[in-house]
Amino acid sequence: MKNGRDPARTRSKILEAATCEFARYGLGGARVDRIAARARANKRMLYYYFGDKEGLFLAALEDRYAHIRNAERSLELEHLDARVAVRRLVEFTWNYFLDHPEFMTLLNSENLHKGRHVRRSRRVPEMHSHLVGLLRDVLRRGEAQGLFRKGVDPVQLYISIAGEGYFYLSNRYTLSRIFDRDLMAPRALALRARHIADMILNALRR
Amino acid sequence: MKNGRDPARTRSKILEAATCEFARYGLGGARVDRIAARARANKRMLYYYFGDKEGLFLAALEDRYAHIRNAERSLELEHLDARVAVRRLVEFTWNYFLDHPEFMTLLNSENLHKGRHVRRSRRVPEMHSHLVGLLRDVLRRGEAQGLFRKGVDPVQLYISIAGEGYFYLSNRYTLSRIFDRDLMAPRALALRARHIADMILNALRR
Amino acid sequence: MKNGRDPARTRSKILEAATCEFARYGLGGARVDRIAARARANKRMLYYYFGDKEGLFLAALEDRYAHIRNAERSLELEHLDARVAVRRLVEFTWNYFLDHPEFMTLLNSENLHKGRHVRRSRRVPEMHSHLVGLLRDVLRRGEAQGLFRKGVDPVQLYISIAGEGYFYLSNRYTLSRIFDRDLMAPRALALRARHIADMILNALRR
Amino acid sequence: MKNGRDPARTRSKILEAATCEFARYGLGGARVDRIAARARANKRMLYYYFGDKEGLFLAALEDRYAHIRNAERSLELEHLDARVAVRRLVEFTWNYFLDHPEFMTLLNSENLHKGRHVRRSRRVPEMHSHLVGLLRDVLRRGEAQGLFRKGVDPVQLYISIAGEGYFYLSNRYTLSRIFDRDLMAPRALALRARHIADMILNALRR
DNA sequence: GATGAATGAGGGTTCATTCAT
DNA sequence: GATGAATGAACCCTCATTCAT
Repeated sequence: MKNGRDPARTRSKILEAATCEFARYGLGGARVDRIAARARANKRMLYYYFGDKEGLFLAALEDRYAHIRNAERSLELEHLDARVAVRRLVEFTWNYFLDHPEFMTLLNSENLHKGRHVRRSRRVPEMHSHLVGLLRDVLRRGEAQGLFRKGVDPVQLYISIAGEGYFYLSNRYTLSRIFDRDLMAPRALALRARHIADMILNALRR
Repeated sequence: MKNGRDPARTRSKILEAATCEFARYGLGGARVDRIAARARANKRMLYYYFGDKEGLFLAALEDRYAHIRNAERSLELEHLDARVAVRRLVEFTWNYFLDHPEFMTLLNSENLHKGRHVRRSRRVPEMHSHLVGLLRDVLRRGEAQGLFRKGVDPVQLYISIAGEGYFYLSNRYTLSRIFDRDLMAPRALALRARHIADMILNALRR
Repeated sequence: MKNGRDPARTRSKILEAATCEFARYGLGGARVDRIAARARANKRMLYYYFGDKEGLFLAALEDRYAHIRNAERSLELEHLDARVAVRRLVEFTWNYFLDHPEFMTLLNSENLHKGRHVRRSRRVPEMHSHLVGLLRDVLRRGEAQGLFRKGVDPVQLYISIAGEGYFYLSNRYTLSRIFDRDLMAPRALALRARHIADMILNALRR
Repeated sequence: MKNGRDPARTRSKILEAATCEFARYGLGGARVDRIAARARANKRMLYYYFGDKEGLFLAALEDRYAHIRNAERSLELEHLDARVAVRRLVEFTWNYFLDHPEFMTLLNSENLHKGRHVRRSRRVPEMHSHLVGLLRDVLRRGEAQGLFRKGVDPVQLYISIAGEGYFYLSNRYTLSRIFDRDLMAPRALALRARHIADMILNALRR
């Protein structure tokens, strides 16, 4: 069964398999053979399209960054009331991490390697220019309405919003163990979602 | 000059070297040879004392958990005013992650492996029974004084406090890149510390 | 811009690129991809014209043999005085190796492979029938004039003439290192040229 | 059948096997697996003792240089009559190349790689300081006796002596083919030995 | 004639681990 | 308790070659 001549499909299947593998085992633990097998592609094609393992890792990372930022953009926060916008971003971010744990492990791997790959990427910074401006605007509107306290930096806020969910979900195994609770039980997840929204919105109050 | 016959010292040097190596490269990326070299110990000794690489990893993890919890205990939060206690814990947690980045990468590794090692550990959960009770008490006192809002779960709060610093510091490389800011510049660190304290304390307000 | 449909040119560009590659890396070290890239040709064309890598190697070798023998022929030794003819051949051979180091490495590769390719070639022996006869004639004339000693075999002489330059130039890197001299410095080259001429002509004296 | 614990023997068996392999296939064509198999050693040991393939190549090269120079030294040319000394060196050099073709292919490989390994070696140049002085002395004595012509450089002479045999033997396959003669037939070898001696000694005559 | 995509065998190297002393 | 030597599986990557168009 030779792989039919569909370059775009071959490439995307490799990328998908790689994302899965890197997410599960990290960059160092990922196995090129497994990626090729899962993609039902010849190992050689991986190098044909992505250069080497690290090139493939960067491609996967860029792809996942593009994915979350695209999803974020479709929230259309610019047209919403400031408090609604923040709440919506908080909920979206929580749900995104919940539904895409592979993104968190990819980021952990990249940071373990001191951002070596993302530093070389031109695409990644480009994707984020929009986000900060958008959040700044939301904060400004909230301040103008007298709802939000002043002086909140949009980057700091974003990191807080993401951090609330990220730490909980990324470290779910150790946290579940040390606190002797199943943090992934449906009820626990619902409670955390509510807790985060409460924390962020209360923290922004005047 | 062979390593003098000082078993305890040999063991602790291996543990220290291992912590350093695991923190830097992750469990998968860590190299037994490098650990032995850095500890100036024979590789065989590593197996003698810790069984295998994973046993060594668990030992390092337990050691680091013990370290942070001990440091935390010396804060003596039980004798402080509720707001002061929270602020002190927030600051401590931030500073601990800042000063001990190896702890974060260790935790990331352990979670990448789905908590496989910590699950087998009896010591780890024991160390944490104290922490939750302590925080619950602080929250209760704050509520009683009318300073804190009701219904805040101590575990959720702790995860929020830790998450605010953890995400920022653990993902410093990617975040610095996507937001085009040096998050580790002294000024940036000071701003983050203040931001976190503001967020947490505001979020707890009635 | 595809490679214009000029078959002869495509073929000769591949041959040229291959000669360069084989000379630089040897048969084993040569890379088919690099040859194709340097020739700006599709890799498939290489197989189309030359069968396989070894066919290409033989073609390059034959081409280079043809080149040196043609150049040699234009010396027109048959019309010269015996001593002048020998001197001229000596100088030519030295200069040819000096100007065409790729020929030496090609020969080294072929001999490393025990002459496997040249053995299959019909063209190569044909090219050399002339050379021996020519040299024999020169030697005979020199003997007849009482200038050269008797009994010198033309093949042995040719090998001596070539060997004097070949060893020096082919092994220039190791010799420069072991004798702690830059054998390729202009002055060193001039001295060697003179030394060789002296050696050969003195050796032939009666 | 584990390889008994005899480090020195393990090392030397690997070196021997490597010399054989490098001589036969060149640096690029040599296969680490074959070397290990021939040495009946674990492949890993090769890296344990020699670092990598190139380290092993350098070790083999140094070893062979040491071998020829040691053999040369035992000729004790310093105590012989000048003409006898030259003749003896000529014969020795011819016979050495004849008996040790692996040395020639090793040198060819090293020169193909532009002397990359030998350049890093400290041992190699040290081995050769003696040789030039020795030859210079022989030449001087020959001159003083009125037997040798003046102005012959010892390094040039050595290269001529070696070159006479090297080119013939190293290129035996191509030369046999182009001259349509078996250059390795016993009679042919004897004739070449005589030819070389005649050439060198005649060339040195006053 | 010419092309980009695909192949599978095998390249050098490194790994965690264990043996014999 | 401690050591240097040894192991074999598996790692990432590259090779010459061929297929489908």
